[in-house]
This record gives sequence, structure tokens and C-alpha cells, in this order.
Amino acid sequence: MPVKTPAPRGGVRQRKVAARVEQSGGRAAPMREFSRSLPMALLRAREAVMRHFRASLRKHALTEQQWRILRALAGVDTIEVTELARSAYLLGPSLSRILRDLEQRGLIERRSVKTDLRRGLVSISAEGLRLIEAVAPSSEAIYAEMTRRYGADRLAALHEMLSALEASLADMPLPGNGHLKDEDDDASL
Amino acid sequence: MPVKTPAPRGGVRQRKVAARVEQSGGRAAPMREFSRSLPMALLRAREAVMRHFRASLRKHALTEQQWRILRALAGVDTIEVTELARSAYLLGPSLSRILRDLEQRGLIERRSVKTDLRRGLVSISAEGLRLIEAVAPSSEAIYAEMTRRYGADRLAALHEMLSALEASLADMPLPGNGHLKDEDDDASL
DNA sequence: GGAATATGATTAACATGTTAAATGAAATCT
DNA sequence: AGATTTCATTTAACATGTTAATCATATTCC
Repeated sequence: MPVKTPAPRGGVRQRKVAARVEQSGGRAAPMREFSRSLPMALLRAREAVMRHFRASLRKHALTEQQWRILRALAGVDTIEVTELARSAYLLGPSLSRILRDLEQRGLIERRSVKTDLRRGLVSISAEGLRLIEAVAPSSEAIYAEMTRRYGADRLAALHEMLSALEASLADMPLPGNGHLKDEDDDASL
Repeated sequence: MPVKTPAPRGGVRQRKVAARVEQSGGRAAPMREFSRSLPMALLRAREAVMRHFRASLRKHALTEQQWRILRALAGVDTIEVTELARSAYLLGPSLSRILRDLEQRGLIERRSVKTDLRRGLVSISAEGLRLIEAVAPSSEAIYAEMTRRYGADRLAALHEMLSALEASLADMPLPGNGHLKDEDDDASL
């Protein structure tokens, strides 16, 4: 039988004095509110989207990344592993593992470039295509419902702002990475 | 000595016929372009942001998630584990592991709620606070540079659109999840 | 008060993210 | 040709994401 929520739940006690960070000038400024963290906002938004797809994928024993790979393969005849990594936005090691598994499941086929045995070629199998056709309809329906709820215009605008963000940061220099491990880098920037 | 790029690199061969998906009406429609996938766009944007922080965090032997936890703890006196999970946007199992490690490193302290021994209380240690003060400056500087590049207005607008997206999908029903594993769900929706 | 149920947290198991190192093959240099 | 360097991919090692199961404690019901 149901149990009511146990108690008014104390939960959080606010810190008396907020953490402060010394600025280069010597003044102290409050640290930016945690909730406004951009990576967190992107993570939360992404999860809000993804959780609707997980159930459908799980029914077909697919992970999100495996699905990304199959989707990428569906659009081409064959593709080199490195290109596939770019296309599905996966790092090499993850891709290596997943391709091994997908091949064992018969969803993809692999061979090598004859003129350069280092390069691997990947293509989707007939069974892989069948799987895509089985999953895609509900996936498309979910996308459609999301677009309806959020608004197609707003969605397009969001896509634009996201790729603009990527572009803005693409040529931003990464921190010196001064090959030192525990060096004090407070003065940097 | 440098070696020039080896060859014009064939890479990808386009599939002759694009994958198509049967619609409920019986017509065939081209599958949405893979590159337009919203989860992918969010993932790429997030990575474009995060890669600038990783080096700084690694210098202090912190992962992104450990940093999120310390940041969340810095704002409060003590917090219950469940609240911390919400605050740092981590699932329970991940949080459990990370708290175990952070406690071993002396960066946090734990105890239990006296009136309910199931609930754990977490707080940041003095050493943890020192670590935050060591990392925050460069972190803030990176945020500042990102804001400068992307534009403060645009950034605020992006935040708004992301939380609006979350809100739009919050009450969207998840797929029936019909407790069946390999059932054909093509007709769903 | 004791059985049944619910809750908070952890553990288990497996997949992926991330960085470093290793492996095998091709290109370059001499 | 042989040594060296570069390149594509894989393997290794460790941290996290994800779901299910477990464990201890609390609550509810009888």
C-alpha cells in the first residue's frame, strides 16, 4: 500500500557566507550562480530530449551511441572509421568497441581499404537496415511531437544558436596546458 | 620530420538510395537529416564548451562531475545526498561513487541525519574550499571569455531557450513502455 | 508490536567517455 | 633498402552513465 511522503524534509541548509573568489585586482566577487552553468544547462536540455528515446531504443537493445552509428551508416554506402567517428561524434576508442559489438550482432560489415590497410571501411548490413526501419518510425514520431510542443521556429532558432556557439568557441585558444601538473595557474588569464 | 597528408582520402561513398521510412499513411518520406539531430547538436555544443575546462580541471585532478559536486557544496552548509544529486544533476549511483572518492581525498565530509539514518548529509571540507578557490579563477576567466565571444545577450537567450525546451518536454508522456521487450511497436503513435 | 511496504543510499553489471599507450601499416628520409 | 616518423586503429585503465538489484532504515497497516 502507498506510503505518504515521510516528512517535510529538511534537505538543504544555506551556507552563512557564500563562497567567494579572489579576483586579479584583489577584490572579491561572488561566484557565478551554479544553476546558470552553461554546460549544466546543455546537459539538462539534452537529457530532457534523450529520455524520450531511451525506452524505444532499449526495446531493440540499442544504446544511444549504437543508434547514432547506425543512423550515420544508413546515409552512406561505406565509410571509413575516422569519418564515421566525426559523423556520429564519437571518440575513437568508443567507436572501436561499439563497432566490434555491432559486427558481432551482424548489424554492420567491415573490411579494409586495399590501398591502405590501416584504414577500415564500415557499412550497414541488411539486418541493420531492417533494424533502422523498425526503430525509425517511433523515433520520428517523438521528434515530431517535440517539434510541435517546442515550436518549429524556436527549434530552428535553437539549432542556429547552438552551432553559432560551437563556431564562437572553435578558435578560442585552449589554456596553455603548460605540460606541468600541479603548477599554480591562478595568474593565467 | 613532417610527413604530408598521405593521399586525397576517399573517405565516404554516398549510398545510391537514401534510407527511407514507411509512414503510417503508407507513403515514404526521407529520414530527417542526421546532422540536424537535436541531441547531437546539444552534445556538440556542450563539448565545445567543456573542452576548455578539462585542462584546468585535470591540473587539479578533478573530473567535470567532481567539480560540479564541489561547486554545489560550496553554496550550502550541508546538503542531503538526494538534494545534491538534483543540484549537481547526477544519478544516485554516480554520486555514490564520487562521494566515496571525494571523502577519501578529504575534500568533503559526511554524516547522517540523526532522525533518519537512511539519509546522508554532505558538506565541503576546508581543503575542498581551498581547492575551489584554486580552480575557480581560471574557470571564471574561461566563462568570461566565452561570454565575450558569444555575446552576453545571446548567451542569456540561449539559456532561456534551453530551459524552455526542458519545460516543453517535461510533461510530454514517455512512450507507453508496455513492459514488453521485443514487441513490434511500429504502430505506436 | 510485527509483517508488509516504502524510501534513501549503495552495490552490481555493463556500456560509454576520456586519456595514454600500444599495434600495425604507410610515408619519408638517408 | 632500412631506419625513422607519421598515421589509423585498437587496447588499456579508470571514471561516469544507466538500469536493476540489494541493504538498511522508516513508515504504514493490521
